[in-house]
This record gives sequence, C-alpha cells and structure tokens, in this order.
Amino acid sequence: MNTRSSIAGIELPDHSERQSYSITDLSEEFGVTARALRFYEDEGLISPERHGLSRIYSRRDRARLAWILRGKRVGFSLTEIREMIDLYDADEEHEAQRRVTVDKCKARIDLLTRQKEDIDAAIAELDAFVVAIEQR
Amino acid sequence: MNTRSSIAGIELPDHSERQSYSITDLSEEFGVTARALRFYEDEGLISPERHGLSRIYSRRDRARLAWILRGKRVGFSLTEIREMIDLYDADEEHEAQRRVTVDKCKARIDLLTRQKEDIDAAIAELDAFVVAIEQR
DNA sequence: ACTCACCTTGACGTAAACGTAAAGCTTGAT
DNA sequence: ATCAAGCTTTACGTTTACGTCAAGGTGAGT
Repeated sequence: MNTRSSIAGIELPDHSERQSYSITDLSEEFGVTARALRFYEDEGLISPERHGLSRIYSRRDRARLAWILRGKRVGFSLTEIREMIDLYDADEEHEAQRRVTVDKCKARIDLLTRQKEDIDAAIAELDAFVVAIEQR
Repeated sequence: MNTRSSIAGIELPDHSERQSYSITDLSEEFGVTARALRFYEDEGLISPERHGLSRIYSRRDRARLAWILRGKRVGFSLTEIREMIDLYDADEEHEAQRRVTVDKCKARIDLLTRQKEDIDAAIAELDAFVVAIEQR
C-alpha cells in the first residue's frame, strides 16, 4: 500500500484533490526538503497536526506553504513572512491592527515595485552587455 | 581643509564630477558602510589604488560599485557578481569564453524575468489582501 | 609637539536558512 | 519475527555578508 494516500485513510490517485499530506508529499510537490518544512514549523510558520509523531499537513497548511515559498521568492525573510501570516490570521476585531497590516502591505508593494524597476534596469544592462559582446 | 576634496589634490564642490573618492565618500554616497567596501575588496570585487595606506577610488571603481549594489538589489550573490565582473573584464580574444558569458547573461535575464513574474504575483496577492481587509 | 579626524589591518561575532549526521520509534510487508 | 521505509528529535556545522571591537598608523592644523 502506498503511504502517500493511505496515511489519511483515503485512497486517491496522486494528482487529485487530497485532504492531507505527509511531509514528503509536500516536500516533493514544492521542491523543498523535509528539513526545511520542519524548520518552518520550529519558526512558527506552520503547525501541522500529528498522527502519533508524524506530521499531517492539511490543505490549509499546504496553502500556507505556498504563501511562504512565494514570500521567499520575492525576498521576504521567514520572520517577515511569519509576521504577515500572523497578521493574516489575526483577530478580526482589532481595527488598529488591521491598519498596521494594510500599511505594511502597501509598503511591501512599494518595495516590490522598486525591486521590479531594479530588475528592469538590470535586464536592460544585461541586454546591452550581450549586444556589445555579440557585435565584436 | 576638507579631506573629501583635498585627498586627490583637487578642490571641487561636493556634487561635481570628481576624479577620485575616499572610502567615506563612496560609503556615504551609496549608503553602505566602509566595512562593506573593504569586504568587497577582500572578495576581489574592487581594487582601488592606494595613497600610502588609504584607498583611493577612481570613477571606474565608483561605477563598479554601482554595478555591485544593483546586482545585490536584484538578488545576485557577491560571488556571482564577481564572476560577472571578471567576465566583463575578461580577455577580448577568447571567443569561447564570450559565448559562455553571453549564455550566462541570457540565463540571468530569464531568471530575472521569472522573478518579475513572481513579484507581480506577490503584488497582486498583496493588493487582494489589502482590498479584503479594507472591505470588512 | 600634540591633537584630532580619518584611515588602516586583524580577528572574532552574528543572523538567516537550512544541511547533515546520529540515533531511535512505528508501521506495514515478507 | 524481523526488516525496510518513512518518520522523529537533537544538535552541531555551513555559508553569506557583513558588524563590531581592538589597536594602531598618518597627515593636516594649532
């Protein structure tokens, strides 16, 4: 029997809509190591349930992981990502807290926009460099 | 007398076109520490001349520094930046070497383009997040 | 001569994000 | 019963890009 689909007691083909995932499932799907996932847990970014000792990741955990990895790709630190996740999950009551969140997001957007401009400039320079070399 | 403009024996106002710069000049202009500049030198990224012990940065060195910092902003490691600088300065004879350089640049451009897409996606998500929060 | 600002070279410290064993538990298959 | 696969925790190691002293040299102004 395949652990991948049996661990949650549900038999499904690999690419269907699963309800839960093992640590190896997610590490393979997202191309990260199991060590990384455990590290994210140590850092308070994900909190999968346990089946005995083994970690069981829900679809919500999986969505979180996608968030984390995208955050990393765009240059956020794990600490920043945790803050954003915490804010995302934060109590819906606190109006002030939400303001802070929104402001942080907007600051992020500005920063990302500037990063895009940097990337455009770098691409332009690389293009020019390539052209210069090929012309010789 | 101001060391900034006297160290090269030329008296000029601060924002004019200088011919040489002290380590403090450049660190202030680019918002990095002198330690960082020395580190870049240790790593073989810049090689300013010396006036006695003191480093004298030429305009070429200054342009290099701008390159380095842009490289960093778009996610290159110092090692990668050094490789690119080395390739940039490489012997103009070697045809094969130039091919490698061009290929590396193109790979970089692809990577940067993908990074831009990631950033766009992140911005879109952040936008949606902000809208969701503000709507409540 | 003396100070003071600015520079120098070590050399050890640090934070982030994991890598890499080491040693052991659990569970299903043979 | 035992064996391998897959999981676990604990814990020290690694890389990158500097920070942070410590201790001292140098050159211009008083």
